[in-house]
Amino acid sequence: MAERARGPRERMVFSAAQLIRREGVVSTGMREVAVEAGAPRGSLQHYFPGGKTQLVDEAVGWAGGYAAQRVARFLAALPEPTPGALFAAMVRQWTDEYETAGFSGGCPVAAATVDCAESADSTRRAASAAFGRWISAVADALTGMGVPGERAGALATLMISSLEGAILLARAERDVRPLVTVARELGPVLDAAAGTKGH
Amino acid sequence: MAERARGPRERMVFSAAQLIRREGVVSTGMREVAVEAGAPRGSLQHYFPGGKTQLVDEAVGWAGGYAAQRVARFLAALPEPTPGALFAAMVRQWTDEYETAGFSGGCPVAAATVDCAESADSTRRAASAAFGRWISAVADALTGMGVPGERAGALATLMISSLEGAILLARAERDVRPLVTVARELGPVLDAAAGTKGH
DNA sequence: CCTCGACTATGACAGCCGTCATAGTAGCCG
DNA sequence: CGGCTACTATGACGGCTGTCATAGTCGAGG
Repeated sequence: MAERARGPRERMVFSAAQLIRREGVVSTGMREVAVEAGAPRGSLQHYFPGGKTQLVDEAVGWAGGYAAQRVARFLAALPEPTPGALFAAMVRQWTDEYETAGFSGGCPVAAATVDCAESADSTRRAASAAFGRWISAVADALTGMGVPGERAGALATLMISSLEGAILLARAERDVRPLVTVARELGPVLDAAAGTKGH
Repeated sequence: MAERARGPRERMVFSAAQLIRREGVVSTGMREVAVEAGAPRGSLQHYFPGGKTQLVDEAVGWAGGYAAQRVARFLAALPEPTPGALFAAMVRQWTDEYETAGFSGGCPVAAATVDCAESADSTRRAASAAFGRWISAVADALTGMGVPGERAGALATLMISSLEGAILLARAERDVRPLVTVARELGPVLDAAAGTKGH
């Protein structure tokens, strides 16, 4: 994750997402975000007059865009673009992080859903939109690989559901096993869907 | 979820799990748990001298046992026990809840993982154990259906990963679509694994 | 009756939280 | 220079949190 030294506002959104990944939304304090971003505390109420909710919503939105962008990057980098290979690349991003940086972080959108789905509807909607962008990006990639349109969305949902769940399991177990298992089991299934070009 | 009027201690653990499902671990207060359980506040420090951590850990453990038990029940109730049918039953539990009671609650073990994996190691271990019991229950059911042993564990991990992820998506979207999608896509795959009795 | 243990009751405490109010600085523009 | 805007700085406030300390109730057993 490139730490681009953009404006302080963007840095705060990024830092919020990073902290939410680790501690969850509720445990992440605004003062903490400011410190992490190297930004003055007073800027929080200036850039985010909507308070913590606005900051969290933007962090979730940022994460959704980031995830969608990553899918496009993976797709472009694949030597042989197949659904299984794309999924393997998505999973590998997480196994790589966990093996090199430890199991400290999960998915910020998942954290926002767990912590805010019932208490803050705007955040829930932001999470829904983030998942939506992510799924769309995957679905688009799948259609580009020959998966029929109506099936692509369903497979994209399956891929992201499995990935999110495996991230959860891996973080609880502190072991990448669930991630590699899911990739290994689902890969051939996904490729078959592209091969038959129909169900 | 039968509200058995057991001892106050058990009621508090149950209420804690219920509240964690909705609000997450951090947002769930101890006073709130006592009120929900109809138990006196003073009993908290008596029954749970380990504080909130102990209460949360026990709630997570309870949830793990509950999930494992549900798998056994589903298995016994299936007219034709196949992996796909078991998975469909597991998913249906959630679609039923969401359609009749709204999208207010998620999986308490997932919530504990998101909120505590980094901050409270004992809770992380409790979540890992809960997932482990759940996965074992599913894997045992699969082997009983003719899935080879080494494959059963992998498929059980895939099933629970997909289910957890779909729960997350469904709660964010306030729509059961991800749940039914996952069940529909994964069902035939799981049945095929049982049919071929090998990969 | 007395005692002892299990359980309940309640108030206090320190700490952190998000938010607000107020004031201050810096820099561009006229 | 004056003035306006963007941004920063800081202290205070009320509310909620988990935890602790202390005292009270109550029933069984000697």
